[in-house]
Amino acid sequence: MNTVEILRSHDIKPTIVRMKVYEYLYSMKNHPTADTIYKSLSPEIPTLSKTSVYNTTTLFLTKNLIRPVTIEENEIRYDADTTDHGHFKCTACSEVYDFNADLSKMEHNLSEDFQINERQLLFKGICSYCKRS
Amino acid sequence: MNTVEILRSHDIKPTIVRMKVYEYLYSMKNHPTADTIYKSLSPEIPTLSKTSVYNTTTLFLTKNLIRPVTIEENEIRYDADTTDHGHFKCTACSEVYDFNADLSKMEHNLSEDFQINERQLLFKGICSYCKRS
DNA sequence: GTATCTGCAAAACATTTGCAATTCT
DNA sequence: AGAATTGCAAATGTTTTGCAGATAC
Repeated sequence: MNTVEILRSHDIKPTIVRMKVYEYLYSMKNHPTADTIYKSLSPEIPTLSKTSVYNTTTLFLTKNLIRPVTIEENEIRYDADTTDHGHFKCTACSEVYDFNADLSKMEHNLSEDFQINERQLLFKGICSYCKRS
Repeated sequence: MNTVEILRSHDIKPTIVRMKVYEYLYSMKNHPTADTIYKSLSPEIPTLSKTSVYNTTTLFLTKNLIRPVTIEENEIRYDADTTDHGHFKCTACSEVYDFNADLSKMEHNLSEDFQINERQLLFKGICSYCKRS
């Protein structure tokens, strides 16, 4: 599926801004903030504004095309990978790593009457590269 | 151990503000924001300021007496329960529930060279009480 | 031509910082 | 008195909002 089809399948009308933002999120697979997206796409789309980045990411979130990731409490990050996985943030180099984690295994201590819509697992510490140096 | 002893054992000089903040966190076992703590203790300590709440919680965090909990990305919440557990936030009633979860079980897909200092598991959805109504 | 999308400027809100006032020993 | 604690006011940084201009169908 190309970008146009992916957006359409989520009931999102494709525009150049939306396509570029989605392609950035999907190809980079980092967990950018609105500011990072804005700075990265600005050279390509000189008229882009941060408001439009927020408009776009908020739309994607409501259409369940991407997921919010909370790494630090003062900023929203976005992830185009909507499968369950954990995040590890190195507090030394600030890098965020993905790792596999089946979060459904963690549900058994929660009542079945609770309907879970979103799962986030976050570890913080020192990554192997920073530990060595 | 009483509050004075707990604070001292974490190398924190007990003051009235610190004792009241810790006792609030420990007894309520909710996951308050700085604003909630401020509003709750204000009647008791009329001269209290939000800055002092932040000073106090930041001190507690650096001394590992409490843990930061990120439920929403725009605010810091604090938890006096420093054992591993998960949080469930109901997006309907905003209530936050604790549940048991052994997060160390989630580490096996992360390289052993990564040093983990902090773990957070967060589910969001609809709690059983809101589902019924 | 009407609805949607985009983006500037200002507002909102949580948190931090600088510094002065207060308190404790 | 000297050091630590507290708290006011201002600054900072991210996200949201109001609205006007641009674009698309």
